[in-house]
Amino acid sequence: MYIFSKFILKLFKPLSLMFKPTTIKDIAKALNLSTSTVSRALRGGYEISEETKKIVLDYAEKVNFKRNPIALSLKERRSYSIGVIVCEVANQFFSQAIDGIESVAYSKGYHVIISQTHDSYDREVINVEHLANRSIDGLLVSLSAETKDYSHLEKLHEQGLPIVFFDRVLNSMNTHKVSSNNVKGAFEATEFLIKKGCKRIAHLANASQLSITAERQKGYEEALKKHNIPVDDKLIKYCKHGGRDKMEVEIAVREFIDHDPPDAIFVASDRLSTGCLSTLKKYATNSNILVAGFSNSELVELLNPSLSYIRQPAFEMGKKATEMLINIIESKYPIEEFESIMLDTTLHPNGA
Amino acid sequence: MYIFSKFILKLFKPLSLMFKPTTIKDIAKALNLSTSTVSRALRGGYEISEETKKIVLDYAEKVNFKRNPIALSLKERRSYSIGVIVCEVANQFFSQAIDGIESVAYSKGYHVIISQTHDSYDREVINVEHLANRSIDGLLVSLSAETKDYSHLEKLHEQGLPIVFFDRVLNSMNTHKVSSNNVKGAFEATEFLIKKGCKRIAHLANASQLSITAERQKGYEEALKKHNIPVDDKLIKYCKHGGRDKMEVEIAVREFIDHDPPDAIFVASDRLSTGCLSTLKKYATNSNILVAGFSNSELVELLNPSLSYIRQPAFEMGKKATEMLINIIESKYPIEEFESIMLDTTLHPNGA
DNA sequence: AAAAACTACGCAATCGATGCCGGCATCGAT
DNA sequence: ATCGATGCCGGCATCGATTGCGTAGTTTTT
Repeated sequence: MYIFSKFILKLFKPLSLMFKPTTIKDIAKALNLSTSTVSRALRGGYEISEETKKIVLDYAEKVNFKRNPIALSLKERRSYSIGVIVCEVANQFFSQAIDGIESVAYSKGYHVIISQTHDSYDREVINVEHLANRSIDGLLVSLSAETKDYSHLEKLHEQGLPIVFFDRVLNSMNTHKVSSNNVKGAFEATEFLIKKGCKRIAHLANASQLSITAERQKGYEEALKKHNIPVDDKLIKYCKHGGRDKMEVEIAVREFIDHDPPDAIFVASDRLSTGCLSTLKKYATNSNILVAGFSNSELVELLNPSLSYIRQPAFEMGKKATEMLINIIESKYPIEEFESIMLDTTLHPNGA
Repeated sequence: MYIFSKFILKLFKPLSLMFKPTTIKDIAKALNLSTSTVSRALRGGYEISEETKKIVLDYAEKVNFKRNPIALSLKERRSYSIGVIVCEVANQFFSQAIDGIESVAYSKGYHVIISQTHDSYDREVINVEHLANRSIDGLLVSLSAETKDYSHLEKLHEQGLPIVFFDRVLNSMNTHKVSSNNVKGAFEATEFLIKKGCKRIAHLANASQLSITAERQKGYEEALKKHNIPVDDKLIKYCKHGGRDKMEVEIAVREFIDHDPPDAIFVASDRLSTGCLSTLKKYATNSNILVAGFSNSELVELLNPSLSYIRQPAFEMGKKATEMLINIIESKYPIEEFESIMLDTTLHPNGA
């Protein structure tokens, strides 16, 4: 009866557990050595004779031995993986940044775990907790548009988890940050519109608590001031869900165009830019409103209405942020001085 | 000297290791219980008195105890995470599929690890190995355009790793598959072009070894045959890197348009569609060539030249595939019968 | 009242790999 | 010949959590 029930138990475990890869013990047994000897031979320990090393290495090769990273993580108390929090991978800016992140991470032996918030605060909290539980060694964060409470991140930071922000940074946290020069980028775009002859330039902005929102608005206002155009609050609208809700963009743009329309709109981010164009196409087909906005989409050149766009060096930003993060992770002494890196954007004029 | 060296060693370990979360042992010690009791109390074992359970639970709550998933993975020999192989997340089809994958995975307690091949065979091999080493419980695969040798996947499959294909499936492998009805989708798109009055319809196809390529070509040819239009091999071009190399698309399209241009092009996938439009815009601005193609981009409506598009139910496909994969993973008996699910596409006419 | 059963918990092995010790040869030096 | 120094390797504990088995102490059964 006992044996029978054990048999049943085995049968009722998920099948995937039945495949058992070769372990260091198997090798030790097969070669009549101790596990410690095998372990040291495998990592080339100097205390093992060349002869034994060769035997072990050859055998390991033969049976296609792979050391178990889970066991290693447990022992070393680190997982060699870093978490990435972004609003969505479908956004070209973030997918390019992720490419940059991966390029550095893989080359340094780290794995990348991506988590999407879809600009929702709740999902950000859940995902951050989830990642923290999965024993990541560090976190790369671009805040969600909705996030106003940062305690989920601050708690982890206090506990010693290395965190680096990129793009949408949290200025109040004392850690590395990577962003683009949003003030300058916004300034250039706005000035471009001014030089095109526009006088009434609206600004479609992201959620007001985001770092990028304030910076881009600052560039926008500085350009207006430089050219003696008054800043009109009625020409500035925020999208507090970052465009996650399609309607909020449409509503904001329609408020611009329905009464006393502007002759140009400066848009603060990717999804807003395309949402803005959609709305214009729908409700103001022949309006000749110029649009300039932040976008890293590869399709911009094909868009109609056309979009002059500010491109951020997303790949570079991802690389930089990851390098900094891995620096913290592997640092041997506490880091006191944190950097804030800023990379330049490029303006691509377009359209009539 | 010994103590000193130990001190140095500690100093030279990465700082991140110095943060030590509460373990079950800490709780046991604090409460003067054994670890087994704590463990069982935490998971509500029936052999622990209600009184003790409450004490343990309360204390665990108080010190914010989280069980270590790494330790669990080691013990249980599973990681509750599934790997996803796609060509790139920037592609809307895949990012939507990933949303579907995540929705199912998270709800069932699995983590999702995404890996991009960028349609390169080499990266596919590396990433698959990498994921396999990270002890994933199962793999969701959409093949890279370049892949012709499948041994890296077949090896894992033989070893018992659950694998489910979606979109770009490997027909020769006996496992679950999810795809859209590519034949029908291509047929409808081609017939739509025919009904628009087009007679010479070119076909810009993906790498010839991909499952989707053959299927979509079949639909294309069936539509032509139904309407008594001869299939012309010169009007069919393959992009063997799936458009990863931008030039290959441009070259293919230019061969179509430079001599005896067609009056329409049916394009087999997302990146090819946009690449095709770019080329047309660049070299055949006023050609009036109609384009219909597979695309899940949300920007299609804004494109110029315009694109009639076939949309795949990406989110649904991701969901289905993940459900099937988790079924295999958690199955208690060997699975003999594998399903191939096919979901319908929708055609969205556009343009003049 | 003796036996059986049950409650509530502890001990120790386990998962895979590592690393500190300690031990046994062998060799050279005194 | 004896001692110390190596070279080479095995034993054992460890990382965090789970679990089969054993066992006090109490309750129920006969």
